[in-house]
Amino acid sequence: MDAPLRSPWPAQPPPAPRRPDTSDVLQQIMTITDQSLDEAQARKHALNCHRMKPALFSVLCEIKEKTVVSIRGIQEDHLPDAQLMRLDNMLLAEGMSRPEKRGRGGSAAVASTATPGGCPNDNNIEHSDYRAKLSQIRQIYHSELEKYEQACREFTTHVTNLLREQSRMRPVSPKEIECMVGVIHGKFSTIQMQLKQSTCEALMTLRSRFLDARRKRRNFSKQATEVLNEYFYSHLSNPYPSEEAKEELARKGGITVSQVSNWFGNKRIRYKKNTGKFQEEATIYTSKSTVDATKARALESQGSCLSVPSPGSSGPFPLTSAGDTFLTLQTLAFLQPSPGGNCLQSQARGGWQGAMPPQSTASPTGDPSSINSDASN
DNA sequence: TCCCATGATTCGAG
DNA sequence: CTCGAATCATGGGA
Repeated sequence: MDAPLRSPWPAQPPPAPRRPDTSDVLQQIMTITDQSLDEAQARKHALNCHRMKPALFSVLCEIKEKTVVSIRGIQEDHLPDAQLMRLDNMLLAEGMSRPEKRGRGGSAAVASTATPGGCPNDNNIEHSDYRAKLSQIRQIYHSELEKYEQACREFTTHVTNLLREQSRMRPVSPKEIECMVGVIHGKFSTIQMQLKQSTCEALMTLRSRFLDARRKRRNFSKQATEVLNEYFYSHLSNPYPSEEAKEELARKGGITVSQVSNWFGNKRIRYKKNTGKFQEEATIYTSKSTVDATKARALESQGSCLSVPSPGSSGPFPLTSAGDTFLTLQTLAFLQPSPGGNCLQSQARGGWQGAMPPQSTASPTGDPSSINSDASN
């Protein structure tokens, strides 16, 4: 077994200050890759048995220690990652943090948005479509994440084993292994960040598409417009539907409460700006509502005062043109049944139009009597 | 293609 | 929070 050690490689000039034995060992290490496996095994064994091996090993250990320390020093400062935190926060907000749990962004946030038109079914379709896509993204994200994590685990185990194996031949301290594991995790977390980033991008795209669709205005259905207009013109003295009234109108028109609010906001301002333009419309609805109100009053028996957009008549609106009863808006306002007498305090027209803050006056908002706020006590 | 109607959004005030 | 007001953006008719 001495043979390989005794036959040095002539091409390599021995370093002057070193002892020849050390030089030999080093040379052998350097050329170990040039040999066949069997040869290398034999040489490995020879090296292990060499009398200089422990000394050389300890020197290498010392050098290694210094190297590792410097490597660690370099690695320390790549830690806090604001971007990763942002991505994580966004994924968390979008309900991506857990595999298949209905996240906040998936249902709740979407459900609270207004519908894109007077068709509630469209709304449901869009929501389910959105949820399906969200779920798809979540699924892909988690499956990829799992893959990366598994790969990371496997690779880490592999490298750790390799290093442990090598530690028998060269100095590999636990610290170094730990450091290497850290490097591997760092690399994989970079990949994970890319995954998170693309997931976020996908979410943004989905979201913007959905919001674009939502923003796409669709006119309300005829029924919705009628319901709203009837209420508006029959409550012209105080066109501020209470929360209950809004809900009722929303239900009847097949739209959301926020759409009702939007509609009334728009209507009030536009009516005020150009009352003349709405005269014809007002006439139509007031005559209509007068008939309805009369009917309703005739029919009402229990305390619930059925005002014009009678909540009881959930069916199609009786298109009683009833002749073009030419009622002015003032007459209409005074026609509103108001036993309590407190619903006309806004003096028909001009009341709410005169910059009257609705909350502070007879706004039905505070009136618990729901949709018939004008008519009930 | 233009123009008006209209639903939605934004912003500041209260 | 709701409101008025201004504005945006789209639908739909001429």
